[in-house]
Amino acid sequence: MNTIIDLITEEVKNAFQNAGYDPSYGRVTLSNRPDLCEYQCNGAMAAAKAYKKAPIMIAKDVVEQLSGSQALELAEAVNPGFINLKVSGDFVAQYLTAMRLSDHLGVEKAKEPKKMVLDYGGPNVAKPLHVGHLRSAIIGESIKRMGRFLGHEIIGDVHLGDWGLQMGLIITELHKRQPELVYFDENYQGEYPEEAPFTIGELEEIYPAANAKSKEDEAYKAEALEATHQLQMGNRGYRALWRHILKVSVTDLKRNYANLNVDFDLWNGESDVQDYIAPMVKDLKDRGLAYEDQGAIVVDVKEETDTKEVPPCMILKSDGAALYTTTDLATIVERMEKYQPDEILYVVDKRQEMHFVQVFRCARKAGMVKEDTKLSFLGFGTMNGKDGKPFKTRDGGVMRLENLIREINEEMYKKIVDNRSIKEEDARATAKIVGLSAIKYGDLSNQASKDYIFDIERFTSFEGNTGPYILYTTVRIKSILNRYMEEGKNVGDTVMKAPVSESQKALMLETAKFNSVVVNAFEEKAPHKICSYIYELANAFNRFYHETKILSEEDQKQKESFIALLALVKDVLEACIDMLGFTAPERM
RNA sequence: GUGUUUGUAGCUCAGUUGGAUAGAGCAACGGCCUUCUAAGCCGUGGGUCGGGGGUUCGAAUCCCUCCAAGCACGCCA
Repeated sequence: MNTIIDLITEEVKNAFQNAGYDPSYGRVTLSNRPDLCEYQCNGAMAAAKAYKKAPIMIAKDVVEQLSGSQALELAEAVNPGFINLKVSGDFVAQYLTAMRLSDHLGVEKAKEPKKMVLDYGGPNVAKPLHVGHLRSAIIGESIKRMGRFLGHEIIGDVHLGDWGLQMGLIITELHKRQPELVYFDENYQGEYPEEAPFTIGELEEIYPAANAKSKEDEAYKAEALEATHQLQMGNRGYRALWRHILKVSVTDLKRNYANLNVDFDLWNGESDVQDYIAPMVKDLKDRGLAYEDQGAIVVDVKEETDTKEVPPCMILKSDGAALYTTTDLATIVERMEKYQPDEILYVVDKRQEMHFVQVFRCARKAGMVKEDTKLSFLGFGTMNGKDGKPFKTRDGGVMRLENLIREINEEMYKKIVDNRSIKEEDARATAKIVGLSAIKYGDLSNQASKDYIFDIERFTSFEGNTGPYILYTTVRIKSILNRYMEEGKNVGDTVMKAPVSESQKALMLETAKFNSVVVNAFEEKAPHKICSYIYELANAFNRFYHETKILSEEDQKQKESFIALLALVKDVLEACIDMLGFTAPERM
């Protein structure tokens, strides 16, 4: 379906043309003066120069052409040259009816679906998820869902950090603690045990311990570097151990991400591209792109238009080991080979921007991607505490994601029990659903690129622009629809009638924005636009709800029309929250 | 130092890509429940859009400059 604004623009463009002006001036926008009109066109003012004519004269000419329009209830020219527009009630009603009858709430699936690899999540194995991982997961998941809603093919890859010094550190520490383990016996030829010699809890303790030691003890660090090297070279025992680490971690990570309603198609990691690295480096060297500098292998990625120094992209360290950059480049090669995506999008902390600038330039320079393959970077800001500094636990440590979620759910539970009489287990279940909305909406309602303040109290509030408020509104609608159905009636595809009140028309116009909002939000990779939209929609509904008796409406046709509208609003809200990555409960 | 991002109400944030009187929420104050969830709705107060200059019919938005804060600047990821 065309957006409602396109339909009106079409009319206004024709009017410009019929009045003898260039139709391109007929662009219509949402009104910024809702007290005066619903839509507006400012094209007359832009056209004034070209035609050397007063803008108000042009506006009047255009308005005259619009007088016969079925869609418009009002078209007037206002000084200095605004064209103010209101659509007719029948027009909106028809539009919404079409929206209900369409199989996708009036959103067209992309005519040329794009294939996108979405790189988000980015956890490290053997380390617990902490709040720093939250944003990537939440934002990435939302973009994935928006893209899919629009019919694109999105491949989400968690891209594990599973192949670096951290693995060597763990192996070294394990060696110290349990030297008797068969993995460290160089002469061992048999099969290794299936059971890992550690639990996730132990693993999570081992890594930070090893990391701390390596910073104080040079010899220890050297051992870890050597273990890393051995692992990469294929040491049997180390590989077996590494597989254990991976398996134990991934099991735990999957559980954590499932709690966040975040789901990946691929559980690939840095280790998966090992076989791509050597040929890639050789190729870069053979073609003269990579050269040795201070012992390391680098590729120049400077460009003339740079306003600052862009350092060369380092491919191999002076000890010959691979780095972050290396695996990222190799991953691009792998993804192009396996999926031929139109775009690869990284959802990572904005502090990594320079790194990706280097990687992207190197990939392009080396022809690793096609000319029209987009490599893009969505950098998000830091999640801060109420003091404006990076979010920490009360005693200043890094907050584990699990604990954060538990805290939110607890807060939510208290609020639910305070306000409603409800069974313990139901309250717990509802708290979990609403708690997730609080976290996700709290994050996504901010522009991704900015830092934001994570305020548990504010996010879990049922008042204002919060997830719980959106869910509350949705549940209210569900409740009415359920009662209607209890009367033995179906919420069928009833034809919607023209609005009978200002608040109803406002609600209908808000609902009609859905398709344009989704398209725009995905284009700009801006989930916060979905948030502000549903906040407005929820407000519009609550105003309408307050002054309209729906179930006790005596005119049956009118009642059916209200119900049809409610059903549509509910579908739109649910489609939106699904794109944000959470769901609504039945009651709350 | 260089580059980059940000600066909007007491607090947290929007601002439809240059339009009319800069909007919400929280907090404060006042009103509305025998009637579909009051976790709601309606209203009041609150602003030199960091400062200054410029571009034009018109600037929170574009350009210049200054101020303040965050972040990044080759062998971590």
